[in-house]
Amino acid sequence: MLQRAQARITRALEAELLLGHDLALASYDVLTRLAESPDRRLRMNDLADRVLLSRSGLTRLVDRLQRDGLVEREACPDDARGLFAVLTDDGAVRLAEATPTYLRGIRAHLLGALGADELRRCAAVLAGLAGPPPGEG
Amino acid sequence: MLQRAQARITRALEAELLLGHDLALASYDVLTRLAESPDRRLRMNDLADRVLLSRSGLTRLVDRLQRDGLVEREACPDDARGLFAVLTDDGAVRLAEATPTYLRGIRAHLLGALGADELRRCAAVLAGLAGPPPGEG
DNA sequence: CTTAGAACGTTGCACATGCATCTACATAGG
DNA sequence: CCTATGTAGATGCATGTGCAACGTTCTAAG
Repeated sequence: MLQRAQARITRALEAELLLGHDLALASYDVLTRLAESPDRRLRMNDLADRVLLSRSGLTRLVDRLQRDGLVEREACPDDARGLFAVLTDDGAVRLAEATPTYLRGIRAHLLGALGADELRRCAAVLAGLAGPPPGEG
Repeated sequence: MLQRAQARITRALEAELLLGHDLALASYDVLTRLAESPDRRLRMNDLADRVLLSRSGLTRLVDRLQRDGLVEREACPDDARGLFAVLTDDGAVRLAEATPTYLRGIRAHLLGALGADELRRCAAVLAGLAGPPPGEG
């Protein structure tokens, strides 16, 4: 249930971001992680973990983002093996433009895909899995 | 938040099903939909909708499932354009074997990825989006 | 210093997927 | 009957992804 709802939402978001901002969802995710990191930069490895993408997947994705000027690679002074992925100004702008679309999409599609009722049931399921709240019972 | 948690769970589930039962998550989903349908069969088109896969994607996936003997195609008597995808006995067995893995995985990874606390917060977020329950307030 | 092993990121390959297109069949209008 | 339009699935192509393997660099042990 959660599975399918999420798949629907993901695909809708993907389409909207792509259409409106020429950004894949994975790209949006990468830009977000970079934006919220100190100096807008992250080691490729760390980024791969946060973005839930394999190393190779990230390599290619950053290739594309770099080609589009949204991200740059910088050598890591401490470790010659390492590379930083750095959010460019253009990248920050694109991200800022896309964020409202993203947030609106989450809200709209979450409600649209499930309906308030199912949403409540999902909430109940999650709450049940989590166990009773600590300050109660 | 939900996004990334779900991605993590999906990938973990995918890996476990693949390793333990040689079933991709998409395949598991297809088998499930067929199993819960009357006569264990569904038109390709209907199946594609329920499984959240494009038509072409489903064509290929059913190709693979058919190759592995888990599903068969049957002509549709009413409409010569149409095809049924039918769950075979082998398919039903594989599905039955995989289901415990799936359910255990959902529970384990949902809790593992988020922790009871975050889970409660997610539940609260969903509940908030859904609005107040009808029988209250 | 030298060597062995680990870690970081990239690349070759295989594969699943979507979009656009195609064919076959169905349905409506003449 | 014949034609036009729509629908069900399949296929060509491009793309994004992961796994395994590779080269480079770091770290530890001698």
